[in-house]
Amino acid sequence: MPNVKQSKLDSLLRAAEVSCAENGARLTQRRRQVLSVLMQSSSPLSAYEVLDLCNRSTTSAMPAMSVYRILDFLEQQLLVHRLSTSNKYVSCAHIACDHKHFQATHFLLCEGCSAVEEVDATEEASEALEQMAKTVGFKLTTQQFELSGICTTCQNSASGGL
Amino acid sequence: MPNVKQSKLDSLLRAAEVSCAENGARLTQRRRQVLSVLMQSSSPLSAYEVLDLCNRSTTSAMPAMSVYRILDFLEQQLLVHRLSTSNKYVSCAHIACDHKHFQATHFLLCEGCSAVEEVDATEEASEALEQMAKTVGFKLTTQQFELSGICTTCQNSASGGL
DNA sequence: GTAATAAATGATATAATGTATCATTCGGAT
DNA sequence: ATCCGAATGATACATTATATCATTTATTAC
Repeated sequence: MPNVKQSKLDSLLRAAEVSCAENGARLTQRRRQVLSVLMQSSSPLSAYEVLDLCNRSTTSAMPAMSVYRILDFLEQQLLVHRLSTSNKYVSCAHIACDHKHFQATHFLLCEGCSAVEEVDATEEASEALEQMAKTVGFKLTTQQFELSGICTTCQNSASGGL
Repeated sequence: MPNVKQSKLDSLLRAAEVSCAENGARLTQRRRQVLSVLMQSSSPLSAYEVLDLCNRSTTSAMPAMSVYRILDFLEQQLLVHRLSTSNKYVSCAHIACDHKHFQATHFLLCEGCSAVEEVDATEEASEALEQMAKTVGFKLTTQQFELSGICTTCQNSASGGL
């Protein structure tokens, strides 16, 4: 179930390539393959899920080691995000636009269909969390939050995303 | 580095025992041992860290399987919480008091010393998060949040908790 | 173009973590 | 004491992740 059309995928990959170049890095074939798999997935994937999908489409088998290395690389490039609650990966929602990760990012994870929404923190939310932490003397540093819930589609379909 | 005094530990364990009994469950020796290890730790522990600590103190070795089973049990009894970002466990901060987990719970994780503060969500925070989710049609279900930051002690010691 | 260098990948082994399954023991009820 | 179910022990195995070194690929200098 591809999440994006082919034309969209191509332009995303091109944008990713440019983004890498700007950082003096290269989007190699392997890296492109991994990123492409994540872009086409409607839900976060574990390293081994990525691996399986990669090895389904090509003849030359990719070693697990490479997937881990490449996921690390793509994460550093901010092309993919790692969800620490599930230890899975999603491609960044802002690859093609000029969005910068200034605010904290919230990932909304649908318990029905596993879809992910990547949204910027609102002022109110950041304020409220900061304030709450302050009551016990904590100074927050988190820039990434992962929240579970039910997406619009699944709320309406009652079946929970089947 | 025990987090609690012996007398305090004893009373916590007794409270846990009562709590289990109220649910028709038993706090066996093994379960008590695991819970005790977590109560004495100043930071969250992974399943295998718990295992190692258990096997350090006793002669009869505990199998890994038991630790997983017991952690599941203790979590169901709300005596310990599982931190999904790190996949580690902490003993509940409210075992001895009559606190109920009505509000969502926030765990503040210190990046310096790994200490954890367990606090109830404020109205403001819950509101703000809910509101934020609503903008993309999400209905939140999360009752547990994990935030990183720096605790008071580490803010003052600059060394980061060493 | 070619050699030298660094980056990326391949390949293999192994560590760490988590689960499935069945046997055994322990506690409480009859 | 006997029965029954809960809890634990024990073993095997599945999954996930990392360490290490060899090989290939790309880039730079010449």
